[in-house]
Amino acid sequence: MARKTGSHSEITGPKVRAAALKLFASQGYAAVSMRQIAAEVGVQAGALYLYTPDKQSLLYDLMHSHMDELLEAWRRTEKPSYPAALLERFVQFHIKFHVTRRDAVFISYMELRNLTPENFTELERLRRRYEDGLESILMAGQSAGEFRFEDSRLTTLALIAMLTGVTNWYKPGGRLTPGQVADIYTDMTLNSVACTRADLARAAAD
Amino acid sequence: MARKTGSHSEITGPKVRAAALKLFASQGYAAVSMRQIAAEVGVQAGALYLYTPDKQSLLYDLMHSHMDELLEAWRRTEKPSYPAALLERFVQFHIKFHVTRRDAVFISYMELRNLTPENFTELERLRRRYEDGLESILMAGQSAGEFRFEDSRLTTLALIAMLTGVTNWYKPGGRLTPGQVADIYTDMTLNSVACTRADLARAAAD
DNA sequence: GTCTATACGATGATAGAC
DNA sequence: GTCTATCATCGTATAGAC
Repeated sequence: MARKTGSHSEITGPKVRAAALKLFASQGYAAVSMRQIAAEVGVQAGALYLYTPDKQSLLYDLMHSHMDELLEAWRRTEKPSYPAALLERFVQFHIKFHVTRRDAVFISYMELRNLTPENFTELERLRRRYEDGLESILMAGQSAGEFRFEDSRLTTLALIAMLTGVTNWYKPGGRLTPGQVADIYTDMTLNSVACTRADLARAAAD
Repeated sequence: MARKTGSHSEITGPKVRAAALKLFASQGYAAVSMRQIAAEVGVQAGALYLYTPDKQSLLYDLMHSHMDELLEAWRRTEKPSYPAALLERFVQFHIKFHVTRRDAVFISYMELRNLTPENFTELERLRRRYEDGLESILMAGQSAGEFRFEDSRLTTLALIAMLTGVTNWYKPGGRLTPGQVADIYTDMTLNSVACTRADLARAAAD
C-alpha cells in the first residue's frame, strides 16, 4: 500500500488558514509576517505559497468565508413572523454566533482597510446584506405598530454596533454564560425600539 | 531682524502628530512607515526623531492625549442630578465629542494591541475610568427606581459600543446633523434602560 | 533643525534542489 | 510538497554634515 510521506496538503491548507486567523486577530494583518504564519504551522515561509497566492488573498479568504457562514447561518435560522419574536431571534442568533467566532469577527471589522479596493467592495456588499436583514425586521415591526424609531438605517447600525461589541469583552468561561449575555442584549434591544406608553395610547386613539 | 531659516520646530511638532493621526487612522499603525509620515509632513524620515523618540511613542501620545481630552471634557460638563437627564447629557456629550474626532477615536479603539504592555495598561486604566462614569450614572438611576437593567457592567459596555459605533459610519455633511444623530442615540439609550409599565406598577405597589 | 547617508534586520515573494 | 537560498525592497533608527 502506497503511503505518501511529506505530503500533507489536506492538513496543511486548513492549518495555514487557522494560523493566519489566530495571528491576524491577535496582532493585526499588517503586523504579521508570512514567516510567523509559517512558524505557527510548522513549515518554511515559501511553503505557504502552495496554499495561497499571496498574503492579501489569505486575509480576503478568511473574511469572505466568515461573512458567507454568517449569512448562511442566519438564512437557515427559523424566522418567527411576529416582529418582536423575530427581533429577539436575531439578537440571540447574532450574539451566539459572534461569541463563538471572536477571531473571525475581530478580523472582519478591523482589517477592512487592509483589503484591496475590489476585495473591500465585495466584503461591504456582504456586510450590507446582513445589516439589511436586521433593518427589514425593524421596518416590519414599525409597520405593525410594534416598534418605534426615528430612522431605520441609523437604528440598524446602532444595534449592530452594540451587539457586535460583545466580542470586545466576552471571554469563554467568564462571569456570564453566552445565554445570559444574549438575554441581556435581547432585553436592551427590544426596549430600545419598544413603543412607549404614549405611543400605545396614541395608537389606541387612532 | 533675525529670521530663522530651516527652523520650524514649533510648527513641525504638531504637524508630525497630525500626519501620524491621519495616516494611522486610515491605514493602521503597523501599515504606516516613518517614511510615509515624514513625506506627509514634508521632511525626511530622520527628522521625525527630533519630535518623538520612536514610532511607538508617537502612537501612545496620540492615544493618551485623546483619552485625557475626553475625560477632561466630560469632567467640565455640567451634570444634572436627575438620573435620566444625566444619562441624556452623557449621550449627547459622547456623540458630539466622538463625531468631531473620528480619527483619534478610531485609533484609540483599533490600535490598542499595537501598544507595549505598559502603555496598554495605562490606556486601559483611562478608558475604564470613562466607562465607570457611565456605569455610575446607570447605578444611580437604578437606585432611584428610574432605570432597569440586569447587569450594570454589561449594560455600560453595550451602550458604549453602540454610541461609539457612530464613528464607523458618520460623515460630516451627511444625511443627518450631529444633533439629530445625538437625539436618536439618546432615545435609544434611554429606552434601553427604561422601566417598563410592569416595573412602574410593581414599584407603585411597594 | 533638517538634511544625506547609512546600518542592519525583516519583509513578501520566487527559483530550483530534493 | 517542502526545503534552502536568494532577490529586491522596505522597515526603524542613528551619525554626522551643514
